[in-house]
Amino acid sequence: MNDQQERQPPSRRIAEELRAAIMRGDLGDGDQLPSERDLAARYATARNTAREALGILQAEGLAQAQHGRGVFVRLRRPLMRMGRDRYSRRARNETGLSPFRIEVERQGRTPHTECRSVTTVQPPAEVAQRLGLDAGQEVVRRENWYFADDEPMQVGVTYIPTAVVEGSPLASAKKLGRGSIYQRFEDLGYPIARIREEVSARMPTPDEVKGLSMPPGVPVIELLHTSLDGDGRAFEVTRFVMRADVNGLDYNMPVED
Amino acid sequence: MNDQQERQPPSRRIAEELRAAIMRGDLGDGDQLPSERDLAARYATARNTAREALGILQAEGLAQAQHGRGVFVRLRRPLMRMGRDRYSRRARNETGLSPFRIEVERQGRTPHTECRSVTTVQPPAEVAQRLGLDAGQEVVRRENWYFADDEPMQVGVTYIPTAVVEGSPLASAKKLGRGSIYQRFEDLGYPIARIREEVSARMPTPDEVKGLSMPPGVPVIELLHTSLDGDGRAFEVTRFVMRADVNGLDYNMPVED
DNA sequence: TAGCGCAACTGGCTCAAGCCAGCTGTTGAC
DNA sequence: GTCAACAGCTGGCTTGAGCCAGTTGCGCTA
Repeated sequence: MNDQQERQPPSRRIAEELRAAIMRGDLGDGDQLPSERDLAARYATARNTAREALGILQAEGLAQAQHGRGVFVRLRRPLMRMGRDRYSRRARNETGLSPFRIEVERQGRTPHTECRSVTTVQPPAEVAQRLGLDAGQEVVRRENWYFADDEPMQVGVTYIPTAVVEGSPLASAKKLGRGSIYQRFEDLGYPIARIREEVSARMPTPDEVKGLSMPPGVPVIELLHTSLDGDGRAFEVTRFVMRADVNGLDYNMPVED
Repeated sequence: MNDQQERQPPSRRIAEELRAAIMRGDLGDGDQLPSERDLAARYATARNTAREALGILQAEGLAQAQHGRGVFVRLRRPLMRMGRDRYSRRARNETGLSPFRIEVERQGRTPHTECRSVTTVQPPAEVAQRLGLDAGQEVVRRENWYFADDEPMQVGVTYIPTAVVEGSPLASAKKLGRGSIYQRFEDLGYPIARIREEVSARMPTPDEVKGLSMPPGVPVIELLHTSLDGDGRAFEVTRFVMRADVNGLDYNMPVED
């Protein structure tokens, strides 16, 4: 074991020692790590090497650098959960259909939702395919942002074929922009018979790094949600993108049918 | 826009141009990127700077370095899906309870499963909490690996309280190591009444990078699966860890109850 | 012909130095 | 008392050099 440690390149070794300190609790959430120059001196290496070590911790999501200030421990813990209500008929009758709920776990965090835009666009290929649309058919696009303490946590982009919305009370952009879109579907007499969800994770795009003001090096979870009607036809697709460090997805559903 | 590009540091600019080439399709999956020394000469920068640029692409999961060979484009697309059968009573009666299925999407990929170990251990805190166990109570631990073309794709570690297994046909390690554990529970008369799943994503630990032979910089999806009996008591917890670049989670379930 | 060994490539990692840019607390002028 | 300027910290990024360690293909030898 020790042998293995010795064999490691200095940058990895420094990173490992810092990681161990964090795991032991010697360094807690928000604590400042030694500076690059400090580490370099302490381990008798070049500043670049110390810098590399801190870079490793950042890539692991354990630390976050702030230009001009320092590098700080950043423990990932879920601040927010997005989950699914259990699909019992009772729950549906009582509360209406609300497939998603967002809970803010940390005390004092105030959640809020903001609809940034409702427009008509050509859907991305991925969405068109899931909605079974031919090329050229347009969709209504609704972009929703979820905040906790004014910190952006999640984006949801909903796509609905114009054919579904046309001539309905949902046709008004103002109406579409307000409240739970799933409740709207219920009102509209569009019962959701089945839901298909695909979850994946990836590194954020540069835009997402900016938009979610997240540290680079932390992945995002992408959830592609498709609502199907009784005939198995998809009539709505929503792509949720959320920071993987602050969110957990929480499913709790009965096995019985 | 151009202005903004000019302002970028060289490493970012090089990374951006390579990224654009990949997005345009000039560089396809598996294609070799220019070498560090080549890029450095082409952009008249230090090799370190070119190296940094390639590092950015790797962190984004767009490329993967192979020591001594080169850096190669690596487009992320799901090769494998892990999903859930629909929970209709019919499906259960016909096929037995098999909550998970793994599909290999790409032609020619041959999947196989391997049980690496069945041992008795102290459960991790996270697991003990979910199983409602007191400190000191032991669990049976079963470690399962999932491969496609002998490439490790996913690990599943199942924890079952010894009390559940004791005196049952499952007590034999050999029995526990074979086949679907969910089928075993069915046989055992342990009906799964409810399933709770928590999905999150994070950067892999160094061990996972090695074990899943994955490129650093690509996140893993972690799925914590808890089986509950009719009384809401948890009797099994499985932690799945899978490469986020090769897996999609695919849920398809009825809303009706 | 089979196989060994070497040369020429690849990335991995480090060094020591330097300049730039952001943050913060101190100091001093008004 | 206010506020602007500055010094001294922080990380961001680059340079150009060097050594090490995998990989691969070529050519020579047995």
